[in-house]
Amino acid sequence: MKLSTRGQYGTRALLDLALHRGQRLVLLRDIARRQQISLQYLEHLIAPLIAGGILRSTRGARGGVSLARAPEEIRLSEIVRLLEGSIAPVECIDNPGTCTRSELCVTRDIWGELKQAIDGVLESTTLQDLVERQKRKEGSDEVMYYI
Amino acid sequence: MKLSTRGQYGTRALLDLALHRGQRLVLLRDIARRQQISLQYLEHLIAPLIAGGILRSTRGARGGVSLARAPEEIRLSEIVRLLEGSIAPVECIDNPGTCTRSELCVTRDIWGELKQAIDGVLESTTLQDLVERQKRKEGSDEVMYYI
DNA sequence: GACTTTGTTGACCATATTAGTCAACAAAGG
DNA sequence: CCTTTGTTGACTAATATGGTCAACAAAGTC
Repeated sequence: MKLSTRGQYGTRALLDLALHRGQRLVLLRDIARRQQISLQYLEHLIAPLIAGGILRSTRGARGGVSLARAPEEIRLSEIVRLLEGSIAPVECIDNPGTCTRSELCVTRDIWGELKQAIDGVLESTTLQDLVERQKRKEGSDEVMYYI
Repeated sequence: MKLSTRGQYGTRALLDLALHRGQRLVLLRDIARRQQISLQYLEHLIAPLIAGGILRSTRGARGGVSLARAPEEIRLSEIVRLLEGSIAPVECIDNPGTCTRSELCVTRDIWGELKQAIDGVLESTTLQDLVERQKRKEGSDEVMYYI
């Protein structure tokens, strides 16, 4: 039940991008540096996000990437689905045909509920939520300093 | 975010065992046959369950395995933890030290919430719950037949 | 038009994990 | 003893993971 680095890094990269929304275009190189991800690996994570309509990019000098939509409109469920594939914990949730016992299988029902629970969290969290949490966290740090 | 066959098969095997609680000992061979799991693979899944105190076994002729506790006392969270290891979707939830950014990382916070959601389902479901679901399901099937 | 910068894509690779199998062994009963 | 059943460790094929390398494409810059 692990998230791979694709989902982790991809989410971090998009949050980074959401936090730098003032600038027109952000360089992959800068995201990679700030998020401590190898540039060449990040490039491969970017591709499905562009294909999925979450990111926009411009090549060449003064190029870069930016969010294709407002952070409020980008849900974690979408990011994870694009980078990791289905969220279902077992194959037979999405494709009942892969297992002959699907219909009467109660363990399958439970894995379905597990998927619902996971989906509930990922579906209800947007990039903007992460941005606000981040600001709150940094803000409370400052308060700590000044007390 | 996939459950491996270890968790899936192990859960099925234990449910099978809970459904055959009348008998004193159940043969691994029979569980394997009914659940369509290779006996030799099942043997390897059984070992951690015995070590974890969920199963009891007796070797030799007229031997077999049985639940070490009542099905009401066996939670899915325990089964999954024994067979798959930690439930946390990312390493840094269990071991914050593995990532230097743990403290200020908001994506980590979300993965923590994800873990809570997963844990909520697995912790609140016991083998007995599965047994009752199974009986209800087979029961409603019979009704279907007789109508 | 050449050159530089930046993103895009495909090929490749090392390692780890998964999902098993094979075979020797241990204990319990007959 | 012999059979039955669980226990354990070694091994393996296939796949997934987590990258790197290198060629390429497009957009500016001079």
